[in-house]
Amino acid sequence: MQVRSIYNQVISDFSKTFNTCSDCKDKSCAAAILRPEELEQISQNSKETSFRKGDILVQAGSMTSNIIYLKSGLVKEFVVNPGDREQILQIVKKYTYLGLQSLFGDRVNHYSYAALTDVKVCYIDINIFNRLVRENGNFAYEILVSVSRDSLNNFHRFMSQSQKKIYGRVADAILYFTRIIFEQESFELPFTRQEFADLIGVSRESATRVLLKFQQEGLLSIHGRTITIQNMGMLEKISRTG
DNA sequence: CCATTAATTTAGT
DNA sequence: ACTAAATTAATGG
Repeated sequence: MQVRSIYNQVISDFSKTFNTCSDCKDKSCAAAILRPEELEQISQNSKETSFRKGDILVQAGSMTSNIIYLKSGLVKEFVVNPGDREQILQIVKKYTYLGLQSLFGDRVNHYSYAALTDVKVCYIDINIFNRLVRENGNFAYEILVSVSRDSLNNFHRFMSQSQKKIYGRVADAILYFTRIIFEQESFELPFTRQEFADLIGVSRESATRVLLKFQQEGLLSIHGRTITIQNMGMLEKISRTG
């Protein structure tokens, strides 16, 4: 994985286009609320950039100077524990902001972010973003909604993870993808088995073993990274009972 | 630019 | 941990 120079990218992109946020087809729910002049402020203090699959967008420990808005693609939020073990906290879908925790909290990024697919993002100056939150209550409300929804999701996932055995965890992960990430019953895993295991906190071997077992029992069909759910009811049951 | 091969990564046991 | 398969990078034309 290479950390590519954001600087070069930003500078090279600069001359090409001068997009305005009001033209953007991929606005967040929050940004859709902003008044034209507010959008204009964001336009003048933001920059669109793209990353390739595997690129690291943010390193844990770095300072936050920009909010990153994910326009397209998937990103993983993770930490690397001492002992080299990676823990994936969540998969981030498009149309969400990264680094909001740092806006209201610490100013230091507590997590790392890496692109799972090719990705388009917008860097938005943190001061502008901050000001809009203070000045526009409706905007702030939408931001709050998304932060809360997120934290509920994750908190719930971690709570159940700590109680469940491996079967339940795998079932949870499958349901997480089908319900929250892709919202369909057939999807392609955006990452390796190792990362799948890192998401649910089990060894790679166990994860593949259980996936295979689920397939044999007719709960799923698996072709490489493509998973199709065959028996949703049973998966839910396994998820509930662990 | 494309094709072939070498090297690295991934998956399954 | 090891092997096979797959993906990605390097090379040469």
